[in-house]
Amino acid sequence: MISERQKEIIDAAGKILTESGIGGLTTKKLALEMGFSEAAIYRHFPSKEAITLAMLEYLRENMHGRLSALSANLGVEERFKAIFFSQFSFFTRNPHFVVAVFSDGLWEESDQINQAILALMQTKMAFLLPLITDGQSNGTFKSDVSAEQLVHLVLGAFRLQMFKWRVSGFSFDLNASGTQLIESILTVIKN
Amino acid sequence: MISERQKEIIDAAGKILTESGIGGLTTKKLALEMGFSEAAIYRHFPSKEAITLAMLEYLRENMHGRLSALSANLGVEERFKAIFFSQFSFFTRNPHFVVAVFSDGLWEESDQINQAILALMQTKMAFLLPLITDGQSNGTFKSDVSAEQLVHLVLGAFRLQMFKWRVSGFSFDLNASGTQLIESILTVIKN
DNA sequence: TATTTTTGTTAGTAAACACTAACTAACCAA
DNA sequence: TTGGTTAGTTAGTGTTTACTAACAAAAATA
Repeated sequence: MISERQKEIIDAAGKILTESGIGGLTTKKLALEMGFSEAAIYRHFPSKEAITLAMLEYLRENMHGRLSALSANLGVEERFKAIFFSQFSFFTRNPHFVVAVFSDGLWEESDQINQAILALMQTKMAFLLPLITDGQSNGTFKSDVSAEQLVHLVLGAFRLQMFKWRVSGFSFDLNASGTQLIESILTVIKN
Repeated sequence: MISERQKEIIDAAGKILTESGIGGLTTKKLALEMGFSEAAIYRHFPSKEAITLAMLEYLRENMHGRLSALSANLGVEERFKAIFFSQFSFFTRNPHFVVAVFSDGLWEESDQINQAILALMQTKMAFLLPLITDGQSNGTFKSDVSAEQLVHLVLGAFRLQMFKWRVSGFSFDLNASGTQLIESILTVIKN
């Protein structure tokens, strides 16, 4: 488990990453954001890489927890919506973590970070793919395109939405336009 | 116009970016890749930022040229396919430019670079949006979802495809799986 | 109460960074 | 043949980077 301080540092790192990009995430800025010295950071993390890894791991666990908690008693379409509403709601409350969604740019020389990014994507896939497959079985979703391709369409649209939100400086209501996007997606993939 | 040497440097920069990420693009590596000294780079570009800008501008012009040259005599569906085949073909021949175009969110180094990235996206939009609108008018594409939302779906799927290709280490045939993706998209957005 | 652990401080480190100064050899036009 | 431009070299510059050593105060524990 991570401590309170570690969570604060992870938040600060996410904020800096989202605001200034990867080149902007330095130990100096991190210390400034935390309000204490650079050296103090190393009381809580062994390295800068460990901070990034902890951030990705935290986001994975957080998403897994949220999506696991969603009611399994609803129909396929309602569960589909619930997944994305949970995501849009989380990022509205934590815009500084948007960076994690298109964390492809974090890709560097560290294999560990690469694996953490893949684990994040796979966790989401693990919720979406069986749901789409169920929807195809019971006739809710189209079956003339494979479940994998449908997931690809949905995930791609979601990621692009998050990208646009960030580029706009979080200036529009993500919940509202996210709802519209989900409606459009459903219109297109439903039978 | 850019010189031969400038184009070589742009290619080298793209290669390093794709292999080592944004943090890996240093003047030292650039010089090593070019086979001459760091100082020589500054005979051809005033700064590292200028190299990145020139690369993005080159890619924008290249895409604009390719997509403008596509036959306007074809039907909406054929023109739609032609746009993406041109893109998949270009990146298959130039995989080292994938990162420059698709790991956008994490640059944030300068306003000029951000604007260049947005200009790239908008150039593509300028080809896709009127095409989709045409397709909706003549009944090829669905009209119960707005043209903007359809473009969003299509562009999101395309970008995610490019991301997966890079993450895989360019290990699958982009033209083949790209063709499949376009077929799936068409199945879903056609009337 | 005495001691150990925790969490912060200041003041550094070597390495890496983008970039520059001074110089040189090859080419090219007058 | 002279003189300027081009494109490369070596050897640096100051700055920033991630990270560390030595120390201090307070809190937890014995």
